[in-house]
Amino acid sequence: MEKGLGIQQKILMNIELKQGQDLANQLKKQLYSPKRSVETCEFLVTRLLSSYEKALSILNKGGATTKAVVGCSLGSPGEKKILPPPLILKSGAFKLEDDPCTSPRSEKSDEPRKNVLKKRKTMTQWSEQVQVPLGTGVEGPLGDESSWRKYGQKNIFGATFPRAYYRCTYRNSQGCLATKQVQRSDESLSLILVNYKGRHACKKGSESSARSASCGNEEKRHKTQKQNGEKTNNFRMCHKTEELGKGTEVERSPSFTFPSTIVEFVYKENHFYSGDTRQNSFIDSRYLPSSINQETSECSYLSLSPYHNMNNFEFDQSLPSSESGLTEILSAPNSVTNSPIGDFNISLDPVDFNPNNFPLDILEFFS
DNA sequence: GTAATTTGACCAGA
DNA sequence: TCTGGTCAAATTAC
Repeated sequence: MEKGLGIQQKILMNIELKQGQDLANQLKKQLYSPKRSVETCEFLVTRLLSSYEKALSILNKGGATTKAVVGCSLGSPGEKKILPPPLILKSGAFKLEDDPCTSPRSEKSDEPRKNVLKKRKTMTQWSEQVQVPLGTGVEGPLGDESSWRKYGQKNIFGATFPRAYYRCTYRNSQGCLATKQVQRSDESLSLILVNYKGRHACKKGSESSARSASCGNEEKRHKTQKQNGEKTNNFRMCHKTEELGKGTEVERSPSFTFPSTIVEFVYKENHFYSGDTRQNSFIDSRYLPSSINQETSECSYLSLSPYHNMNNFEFDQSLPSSESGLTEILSAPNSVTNSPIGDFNISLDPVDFNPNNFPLDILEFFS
């Protein structure tokens, strides 16, 4: 069933199906409750149907959606591709890695642009995909420590939301041609899809640290948030792959922020711990979606919609151990939790998605 | 003043 | 011809 579905689709499917299950359970409770109300039952049924419709939609679109929306390398571990790092030219063109001295095309070069675009189109892509929840500062670097500069935005045919194009801030100064595309998912409005292309060649971008790196934009953004009286919250789950293959390089640790206090989960040695090291709350790896493992190179974020329970995910009992000893980080907003982190049982009141409920920055971003 | 973002236009590929 | 990706001038923010 899941053949052809990318990790993103799996996650979305898990979310929707589990939510459907949850809603069904709630409905069941309602039915046997002396205080049941027709309105509540109707609401639950509506939500239930909606969830399954979404799940079916995702299923029907299958891998094609993955490819179309988030790129080719987002697939399940079994279908991952080993892709070479992109050749990053200052000009924006990609070139062979064994030709590092190729002179970059100047912005106003006479070199036919079509040649550049041709190379870019035909080159093997290396990419990462990230999913992030709504309520985050998507317009920024999305929390990864790299500095991103937006260079374009397009309305994508068939997609509700526009796609924003970012490239490394140090593109000109250091010839870093890492880019990323950010787009809100049509399938689940709580998701924002981020597709990374190209490896950072800049110093800033390559100096990744899972713990806390920050660069200009990030700092600036946090500063702004602080000025606005906001607190910062992170939810991030990063899983690496061999495809990047470069071990530590995976630790790009993209993240994102949204208003709230920080609750961070750190993945170490098969277990997730609350990022609050004082408590060091343990989170069993079973509570991770099966699609999140270390055999894929994508650095993916689980997303939580305002009405998604963390336990909505279908968890796998056999999350591979971290041989690299790398720390992967999963953080979640405690603003949407009202139950202990340790058992990962975050219950949320079901709330229909309402764009008006989302933080201003998100709405502005997609406006 | 500098850097980042927005947005319409251009181009290549399908 | 349509669509996605990028450019670059204009605009905005710092």
